[in-house]
Amino acid sequence: MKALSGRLYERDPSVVAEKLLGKRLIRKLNKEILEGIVVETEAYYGLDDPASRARHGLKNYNRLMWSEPGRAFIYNVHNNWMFNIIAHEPNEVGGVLIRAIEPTKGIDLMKRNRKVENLHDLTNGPGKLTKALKIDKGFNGVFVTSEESQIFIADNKMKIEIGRSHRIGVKRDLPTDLRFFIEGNQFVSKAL
DNA sequence: CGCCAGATTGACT
DNA sequence: GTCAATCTGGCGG
Repeated sequence: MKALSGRLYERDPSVVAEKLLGKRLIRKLNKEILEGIVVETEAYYGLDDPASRARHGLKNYNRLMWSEPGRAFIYNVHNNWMFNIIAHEPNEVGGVLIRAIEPTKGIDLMKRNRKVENLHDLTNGPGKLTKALKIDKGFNGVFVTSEESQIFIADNKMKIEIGRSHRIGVKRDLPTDLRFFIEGNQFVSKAL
């Protein structure tokens, strides 16, 4: 298992959001491995994106949106941690929100972390998966391109069909479809 | 400093 | 379907 390099994230957020589908998200927790397949993502941009954390310009709390592609950007919404990976072309701003994963390893521990038994309810939402994988603000800024980070993305040979839709839960969305998911997968947050 | 909104979730009128 | 919990940061709504 090898973390994918930062080059993957040096592209437009939409391209990265699509490329992350089917990849493995790996979380080392003490001696245990928690792992899942990325099945749903959303792309966020900079000042021109009314739903982006970067929309108000560079602030201390959102400065990671301007930083090196491949870093984690984590922040809180309604008491839930959102896990994003910074992704943009040089001198641009943007990131990708991981909205859902399909659990593959460490499922019992995920169930304990979430305090739920139902497999399909374990990681089918952005706040759910961070709780299952014990990801919080402490990981803000780490590089998911390094296995040392204890959170990283690895490749996966998988044939998938990709679906698109508007972003979920945002007040003001852009006219483009910026949510990507694996068609037919049972672990996406919402069937539309 | 107080109030409000938000890339959500879970419980329930 | 409706709605409140509860954290973080913006802004003076």
